[in-house]
Amino acid sequence: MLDIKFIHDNLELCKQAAKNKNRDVDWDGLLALDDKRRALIGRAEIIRAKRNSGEKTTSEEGRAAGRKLKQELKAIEDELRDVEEKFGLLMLTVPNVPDKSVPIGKDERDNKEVKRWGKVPKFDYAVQDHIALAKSLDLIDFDRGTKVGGFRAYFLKNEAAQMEFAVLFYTFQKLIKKGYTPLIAPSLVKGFTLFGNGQFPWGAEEVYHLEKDDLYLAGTAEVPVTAYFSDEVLVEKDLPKKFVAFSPCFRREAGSYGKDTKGVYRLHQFSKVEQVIISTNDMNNSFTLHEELLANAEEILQDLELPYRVLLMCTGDMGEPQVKKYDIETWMPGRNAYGETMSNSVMGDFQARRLKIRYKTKDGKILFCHTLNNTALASPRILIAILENYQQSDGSIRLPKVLQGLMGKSEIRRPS
RNA sequence: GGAGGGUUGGCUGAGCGGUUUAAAGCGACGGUCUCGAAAACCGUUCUCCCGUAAGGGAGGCACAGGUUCAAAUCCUGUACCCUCCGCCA
Repeated sequence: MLDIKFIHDNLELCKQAAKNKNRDVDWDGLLALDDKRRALIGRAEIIRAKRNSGEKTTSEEGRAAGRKLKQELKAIEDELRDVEEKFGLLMLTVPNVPDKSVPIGKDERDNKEVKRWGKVPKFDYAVQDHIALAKSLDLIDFDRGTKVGGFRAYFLKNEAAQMEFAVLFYTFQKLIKKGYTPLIAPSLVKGFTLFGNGQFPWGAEEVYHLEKDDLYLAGTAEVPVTAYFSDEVLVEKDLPKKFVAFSPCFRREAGSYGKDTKGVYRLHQFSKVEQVIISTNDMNNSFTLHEELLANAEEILQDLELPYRVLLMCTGDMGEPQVKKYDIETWMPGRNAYGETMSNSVMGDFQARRLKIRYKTKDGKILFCHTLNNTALASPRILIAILENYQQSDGSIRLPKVLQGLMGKSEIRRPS
């Protein structure tokens, strides 16, 4: 959420930002409601002031006068409530303003590649994709997955099941060593967390809703962990708070029924370790932290020796709450292309305003925090890259060095 | 699922229809003092509206409604926490 005063003073900037993010906002309606809202507040305050100035009364005239004021006030308050509700809903539709460094563009074709790391492997034999590898080595059972759990459901099996635990745990430990506080976060969350994070109102179709209990299944630990400090006032010297959080993640994939229908690239349920930072209201510092999150994610891929590239996302492909966003794409030989594996965002105070996460500065002021998050590791998607990049000509799969100890072996091989 | 008890500012905690003012303490910040610090003392420390400002006004006691001339205080609903019973990995 932006500050209505900021919108007032920087209307053209906000309009342009929404346009660049391909979002429509009813600006005239928003400003008209704000004017109306403030006028009503003014009128209500005058009446309340009048009421306050009345003496303690026991006389009938006094009571009658009080009743009259009460009626006038009620009419205004009813209208104000209505106006504020509509105003609040419109405010939720205003996207955040991207940083100047963000390329303006329509869709993923306008993203800017800023870095490549690692050597894309060359194979002198027919490359298998992870689906074929998984089948021949009995690593993922898709047929029984869909039998039991429907479209996009799967069983990880044998070394793939071990590998998911191993790679998540490796990542968890690595970030804990860097000073991040480990969390295992709830996936079942209340609606306010999704509005607060800015997933709602825009992405509501993407989120599972358990209507009986009015709870939602979070698509990422960003949702519960960013809301962790909602409605709280933190202390400046304790910031930034850095978390590494595990959670099962759930996505309806409503807008992409036909996309990536094979394999474990796009799933309704997966596991993820997420990095989340709650920091001070200092954009320069937040950009520094944003780079730190990026470096952490890169380091994990480097440890796994997987080739990747970093993209700076353009305005049209970056999502409503974000000020700036990088995606990391990891090389997937089966696609003969890079595939997104990490997504790194800085939000400024956009989420903190919605979630009321504040802190007290050294000189006693109360400000909204800044929030950031980045994937540390998402599985099984990362398994695609591991299985495919580490495959060998005889159909076996080597294991990344950093996982060998955790898995108790150095390769996946079946007796012929 | 059932029965009780609770939720007050950054924190602890008083107030339980009417001195228009949420007491007091702690913490934090500013100042006086000091070579510097501690202590002591003085001040500031929720939000919104009007105003360039000085300042003025209103709201705020988990959230949302209601009763009343008047609500932190009474009533209703909801959320969450605690104690106990039941069920349960």
